[in-house]
Amino acid sequence: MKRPTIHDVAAAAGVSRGTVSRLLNGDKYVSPAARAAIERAISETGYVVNRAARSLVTQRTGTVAMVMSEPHAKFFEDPNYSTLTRVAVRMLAERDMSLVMMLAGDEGDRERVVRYVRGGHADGVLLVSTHAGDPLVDALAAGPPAVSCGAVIGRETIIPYAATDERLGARQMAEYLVGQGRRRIAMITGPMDTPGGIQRLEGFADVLGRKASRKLIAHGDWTQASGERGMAELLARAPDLDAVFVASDLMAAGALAALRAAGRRVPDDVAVGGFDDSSVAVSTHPPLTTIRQPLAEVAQETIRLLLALIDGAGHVDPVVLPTELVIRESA
Amino acid sequence: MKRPTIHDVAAAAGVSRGTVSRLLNGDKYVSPAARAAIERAISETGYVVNRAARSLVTQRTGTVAMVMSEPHAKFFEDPNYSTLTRVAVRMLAERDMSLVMMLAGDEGDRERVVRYVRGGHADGVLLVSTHAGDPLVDALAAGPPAVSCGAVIGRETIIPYAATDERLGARQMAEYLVGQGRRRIAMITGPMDTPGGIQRLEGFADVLGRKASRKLIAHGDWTQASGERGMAELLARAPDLDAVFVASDLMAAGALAALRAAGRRVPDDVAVGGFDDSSVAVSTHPPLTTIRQPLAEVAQETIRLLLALIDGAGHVDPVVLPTELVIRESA
DNA sequence: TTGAAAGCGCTAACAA
DNA sequence: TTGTTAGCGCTTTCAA
Repeated sequence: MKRPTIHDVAAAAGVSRGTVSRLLNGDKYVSPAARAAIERAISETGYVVNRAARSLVTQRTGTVAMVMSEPHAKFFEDPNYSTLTRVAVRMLAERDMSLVMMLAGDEGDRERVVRYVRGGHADGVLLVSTHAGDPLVDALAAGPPAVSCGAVIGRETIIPYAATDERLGARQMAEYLVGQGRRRIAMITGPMDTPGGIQRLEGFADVLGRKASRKLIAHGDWTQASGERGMAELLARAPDLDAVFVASDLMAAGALAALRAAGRRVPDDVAVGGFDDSSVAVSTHPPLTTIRQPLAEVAQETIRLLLALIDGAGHVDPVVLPTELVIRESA
Repeated sequence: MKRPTIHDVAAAAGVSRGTVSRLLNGDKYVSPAARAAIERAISETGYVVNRAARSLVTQRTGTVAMVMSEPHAKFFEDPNYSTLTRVAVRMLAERDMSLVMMLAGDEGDRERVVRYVRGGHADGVLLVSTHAGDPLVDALAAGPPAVSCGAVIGRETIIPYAATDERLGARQMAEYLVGQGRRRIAMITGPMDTPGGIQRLEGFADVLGRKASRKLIAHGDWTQASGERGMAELLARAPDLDAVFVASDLMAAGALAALRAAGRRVPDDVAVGGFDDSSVAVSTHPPLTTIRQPLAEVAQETIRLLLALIDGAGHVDPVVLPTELVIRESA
């Protein structure tokens, strides 16, 4: 048996298709009697609206495209993705909208995304971990509203976003380390083309001032191996360091291994501070003192911005949420 | 300016809409001349097919719904999700199909999924980490094809799936521990309503036989905390144990902490084997000897099964792929 | 090999 | 407050 259409519902309720449509779309001009009859007819027939048909006439799709860049190895771990996905799906579902996933890895992917979005298949775009200078951003400019979870470097004024106050988080950690009496504080940063890479270093420098010398800074790529390498490098350059702020927990786990290999005790000889408060933070030995980000709130705000734009808001302001220091044993 | 339609392309190419449509759909009856003219017209106008319109007539949506249950805390970590998502998006994109994400957490979610799918909005359903006895499975039975990434307990013959050979993996670990000369081998399992929980225990029991006494088995819920608790419990019940197989790396990290607290050296006093080969496995101290699952292949096979079914295959066989022992330092 | 034309199911403008 | 009706853009017979 075929799926019932609005026509079947109208027939069963003894009204016209137009009236059923009005009810479906929350129009106020529907009499109580008609309403009751239609609602009964809907549940009797098991009617479900055909989105394709609706979309054909409304020019809306009820769809948001989540576009994931896939940079660094971080992707595989990143709780951002799962949290954001869940929050997005949930919030969209409340409005009967759906989330479609797209990858923007290579040129082919990107072209597909542009075709899809410009082809009118999405009412909005949700960017995630977009690279600085990603051509996709400008290619998308002419289409439906787009927002980013986390700022898009260099496009902060063009793409609205919600994000963690990374710089604040880095400051919190740096201040904590200083407060613990540490004198020679080093840092291992993330990639310098990501907000986390840049801003966590900025926050660190805010606090350390000129003590944050080049000698005490190493760069990683979010992987554990890079944390290990970075730490070894720092140890070679500044053997007298007594603390290190590592821009991610995973890299911090690598740093811990390098310190252990060098025979340094943590936190006695060297204090180690992480960032993210990920699952890794509690599985290392010792567990990491780190910075927690309000991931769920950031996700929520991101979607809120996008929905506002889809609803016609001409402009929305970025949202930046505070981080929190989590003290464990490594510092 | 409005988006060009098939009509504009037809006009620009000097043919009828029907001919353009035939070309678009790979019909063979299109003359080379017409083909060339149409292709030029398409690129000149920047035409993109309107899926809603197409879908209205074909009754196909070009969409697969990925339905995620969200059980245990494991979700947040699970590399399954990210790998599966990427693979699915990529494979579907090749056929110009898209992946929409749905949550099946509570009753409301589930109802929404059923409405969506039975409402004809998806050509196929991809189930992930579905609970044993989840009513969703039967509710979906009447709709479009569904497959699962990982077996659905109790519905193995109804929902085709691709999965890791969990039982084999557990056997590999158990055999390795025995081969290392361990005599009193304990196990911390996952939840006993998940394939990983059940089958990893079965594999363990396959090898240990009656040595796998109840006394040596503790149950966890995939969280690190549960691994720690489980280990403490085992240590209390069987202080003489000299090895433990923990059903996930994250739980194994917890077990490591409990062993450390109890003053046991790893692997000297107690060998620890994990499962998953996740990022946690290399961040613990010592790094975990564990079991690697071919996640990408499993994902790929899952999608292959689904596509076959969507293409009309009446029946497909489940696919089970082998695991691999990864030796590090914990055992 | 091609064109013409009939819908697919729905919304929204208009008339009643 | 309701019914009628004209499309939305596409595929797919059917005839030519």
